Amino acid sequence: MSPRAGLDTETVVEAAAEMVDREGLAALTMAQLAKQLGIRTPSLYNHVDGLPGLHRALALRGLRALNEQLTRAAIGKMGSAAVMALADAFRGFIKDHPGIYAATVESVYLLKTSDEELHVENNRILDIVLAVLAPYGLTGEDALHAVRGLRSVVHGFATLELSGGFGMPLETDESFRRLVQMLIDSMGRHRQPDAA
Amino acid sequence: MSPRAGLDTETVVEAAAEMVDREGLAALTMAQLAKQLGIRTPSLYNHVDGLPGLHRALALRGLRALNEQLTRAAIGKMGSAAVMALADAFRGFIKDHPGIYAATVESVYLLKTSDEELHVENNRILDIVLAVLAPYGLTGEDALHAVRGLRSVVHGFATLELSGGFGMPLETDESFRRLVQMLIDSMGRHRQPDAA
DNA sequence: CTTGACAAACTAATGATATTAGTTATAATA
DNA sequence: TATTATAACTAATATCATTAGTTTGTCAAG
Repeated sequence: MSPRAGLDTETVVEAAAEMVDREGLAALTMAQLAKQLGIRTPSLYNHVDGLPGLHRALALRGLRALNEQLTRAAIGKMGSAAVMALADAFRGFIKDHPGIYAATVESVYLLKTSDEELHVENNRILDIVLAVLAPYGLTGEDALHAVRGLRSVVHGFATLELSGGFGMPLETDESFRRLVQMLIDSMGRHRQPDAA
Repeated sequence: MSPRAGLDTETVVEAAAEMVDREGLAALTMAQLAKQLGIRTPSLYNHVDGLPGLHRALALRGLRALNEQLTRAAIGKMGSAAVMALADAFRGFIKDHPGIYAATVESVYLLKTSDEELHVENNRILDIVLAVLAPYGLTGEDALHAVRGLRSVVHGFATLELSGGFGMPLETDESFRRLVQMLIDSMGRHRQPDAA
């Protein structure tokens, strides 16, 4: 199916994924990636649509992986345990895959260009969070405000943590737990008693 | 003091600041900045220490401006009003100066290299937040966890807002207000009744 | 087994970028 | 007025992304 028994898109994106999680999204260059793969730079264009295309591919890949992680974390749990597990999984993903996560955040601007695949993955994530929050009885706008809150908390905490923004010698796990618990308590109070 | 009646560092950094807030930190190049100022690229090196030096200068400038904004917002207020005003001012700064704020976040890695000026500004911000949180009676680690929480919430919300991550047609001001209020309620409950 | 076609990988070239070294020229000062 | 400091310059190197056009290996059809 493929002459020269050479590379394919999957292999290229995989190598790029390792590179961005190791050295950051900004360190990903076509030149370095080509060197890593043992080919000349222009050959990469046979597999990916330039640097922008590579970023998009990383974002899509990241959103799919994130969906998988979040699903796995939320399954079989309910109420506060589910929310905490979801938050932990999200934070874990960001810390384990900082470059890929950065690509997913960056890719948000593509949602305005009707990129169907990206839309699907983003909506999937929204649905997971909504499902986990459902037992709290939040409906309509209340639910959406809550989703934004959770998203902001996890994104903000994890990215600051990554950048090294928490200088103080203080347990970050505990800081995070308290913050998420606060959100959980707030939701439980606003409507129904906590289901777990 | 300066031959050729030419530029000085202040003017260069000022032009860079406008550029990054208009087009993003990544769009700041020595070439474009030089063009904007009407000089050749290498001439910039007479005023700033390359692109890294420019980024650092933007970060320092940003932290100082942020300090000013936060101080102005917190002064003359107390308790929940002070916290809300602080959060609003912080979010406002990020939205008004996205490029400069990005430079301040990026600059955190320099704190490991004993950059005294950056340290001073960062500590100033920490002190402001601690002062505003003081009426809640949080002490020691409790106070630091609270600071991290507030920082995460504001940073997370504002950066997601900027990137366009809140797709839903839902009032962002209201989302933010609820999130910060939740933090305020949590602190008030944890120790003393709200002072305002 | 040969041949033709597809496509991966290549070379060559262009234009943008940052940076350094060394030169020119101007404004302040002695 | 002459000196000096230095802003701005030219020239050069190295890296980057990207496009155009060429080579060549692999697979499949004859």
